[in-house]
Amino acid sequence: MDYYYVNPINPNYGAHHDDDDYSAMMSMSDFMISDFLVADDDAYGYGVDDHHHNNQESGSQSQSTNESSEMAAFSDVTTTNNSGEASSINNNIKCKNGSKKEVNSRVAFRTKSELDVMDDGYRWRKYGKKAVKNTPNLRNYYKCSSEGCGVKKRVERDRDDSSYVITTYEGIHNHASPFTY
DNA sequence: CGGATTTGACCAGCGC
DNA sequence: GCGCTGGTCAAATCCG
Repeated sequence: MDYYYVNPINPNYGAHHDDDDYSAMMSMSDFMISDFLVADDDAYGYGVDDHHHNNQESGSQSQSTNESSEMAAFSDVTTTNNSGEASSINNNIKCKNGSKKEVNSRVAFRTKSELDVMDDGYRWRKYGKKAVKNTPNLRNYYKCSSEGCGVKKRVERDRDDSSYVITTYEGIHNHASPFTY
């Protein structure tokens, strides 16, 4: 599965839509998003060989860290737009509509970091770990530890560049971040 | 002692 | 139907 580079500009950076975890994520993370990556609905398709990382660490580095992140946004939603930017971004790109099961919203990004876990402002409880095929690395499963909030995320290292961490968020927080910026 | 993590078992979906 | 694979559960364990 290929990633599609997209305009790195996020017009709504830091905006606070209530039910939009996309913007929530943007606002809670310090680092700059340097590149978006958009995959169509097979989020796990990078078993297919490809050159999915042209690591152009474009000049926009974070001010405090040297992390660079790429963002893959894939909302499997067909028509159920889950509000706002994420879906609109997808509309701009390739959006293989339909067919797959509908997931509320799924956003992934790839971050150059030595830490497996990054503090994104929410509290996560780890509930599983799995070795996935075609990857020497393990995938970790986290759930938002807030009651009634079923947001999940997975964290795994890039298959062939283990200095990158791929974080996939799934779902929408029904509460504010414990830390409000 | 309470909450988080670990880890193997279990389950569901899919392809053959 | 079976086996493979990814995702989740939950009991045991860890750790503050």
